[in-house]
Amino acid sequence: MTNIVLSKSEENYLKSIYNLSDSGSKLVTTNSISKILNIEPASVSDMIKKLSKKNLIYHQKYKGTQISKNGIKIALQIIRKHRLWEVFLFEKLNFKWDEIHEVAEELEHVSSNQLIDNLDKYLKYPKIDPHGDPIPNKLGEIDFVDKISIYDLNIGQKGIVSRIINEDEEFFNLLNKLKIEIGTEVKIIDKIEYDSSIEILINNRSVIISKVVAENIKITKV
Amino acid sequence: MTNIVLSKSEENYLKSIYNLSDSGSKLVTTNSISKILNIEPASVSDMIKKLSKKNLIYHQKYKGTQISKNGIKIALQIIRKHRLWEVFLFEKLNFKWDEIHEVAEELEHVSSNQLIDNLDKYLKYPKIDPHGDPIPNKLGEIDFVDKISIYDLNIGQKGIVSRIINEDEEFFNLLNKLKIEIGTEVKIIDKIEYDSSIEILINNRSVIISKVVAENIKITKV
DNA sequence: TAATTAATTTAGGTATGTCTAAAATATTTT
DNA sequence: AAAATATTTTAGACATACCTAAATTAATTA
Repeated sequence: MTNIVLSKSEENYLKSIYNLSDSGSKLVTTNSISKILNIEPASVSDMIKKLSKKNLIYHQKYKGTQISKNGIKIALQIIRKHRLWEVFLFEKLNFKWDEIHEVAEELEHVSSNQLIDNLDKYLKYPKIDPHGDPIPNKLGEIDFVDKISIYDLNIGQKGIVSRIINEDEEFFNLLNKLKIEIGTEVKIIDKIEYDSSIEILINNRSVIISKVVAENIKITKV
Repeated sequence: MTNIVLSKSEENYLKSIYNLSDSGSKLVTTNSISKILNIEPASVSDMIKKLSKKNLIYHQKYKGTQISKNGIKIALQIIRKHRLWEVFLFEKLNFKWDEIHEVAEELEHVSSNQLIDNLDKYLKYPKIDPHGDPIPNKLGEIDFVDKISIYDLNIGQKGIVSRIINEDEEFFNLLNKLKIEIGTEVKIIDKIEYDSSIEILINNRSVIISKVVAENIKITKV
């Protein structure tokens, strides 16, 4: 198996396509890639051609893009690197939750298998990153991801916070204030029709969170 | 103070020019840069123009290149990153002495001051890297470097190994076999005229090392 | 379903960092 | 000091990864 070496750009496209495709299941539009990478659609078209030629994606003109098996494999390795570096930055270097993503974006492109495997060992083979996202192992195997958010629960139901979508500082501060983190138990007290906000119980305190916030906090039902 | 952002290439040139210039004191030739970076002289000329325009180096056509004060400052920060990463790879990730350089070459270009300062703290502000090379601090201050090698000692004199030049695996294996590392005390027993090799005492064992080897082991006289 | 709008692709252009070949300059040898 | 050699620079090309503007195709609306 020849280890293909991709450029930083190619890696970023591949990762984005994987993320947009819902783990490879959906077709991805040129525009969505353009938006997520902040690159003009015309340039995205160029790169799509390039990645297609390398059989990392399949593309039908004007229809959409699908990531190939091989593409998924590579994307998962990039994601593995990204998330392991996030754990390192958070646990060892005392980075804040909202500061890790940007630096991990750079570190993930450092290409040394030895580096990442030793880092994995050093961190004691973590299963999730600080946001709660699962870390693929060396073979690309990855745990199931919770897709249910607080917003999907009904009144009276309980859940444990498992993932937090979004690496924005404001959101981070809000969660801090609310004392919500990975592992926190929440219970739905009420759903406010008027603005779709939700009243929840955290550590015996009741708070109201907006729909957007509720949707960005994924949970495991209890 | 506007923080100039340099490309990976620019950083590599600057670092090489600094290293070739003996900490900024000597003129550097286009050919020497070409050799060390494995890039054609014509391309080096191009980059010299670019770095000159940014006032990181001074250049006189056909004469040579000198690194500027600002250039030195930046070069020292790149070297700082490189050496801190080497310490990390060696001490925390169990990389071998001869494996660290290559990976550090990549890591040194990750551009986050917070990252490098936190790493520095995490490693407890090391003064030297695993080769014995001094690590510049945040302000670019750097310790004096030993320039005397085992080869420069006279019969009967003693020294403590302080730096090892060269990141080659074969050399690494040899030093391992000879039980020579940073901090080892050596004493000159004899200088063999015939091939310029040197007989030295290490831990009460006498061994003979070649001139090249002796020159690549820097020491502090005792 | 025809017209309008939106999405995508193509065509042609730019900066970066490399290259080879040729020209200019400096150094060494005779 | 003239000739030969070595070094450095310039000129012109190329790949990568972007861009804008225009053309093509698909989707939506009237």
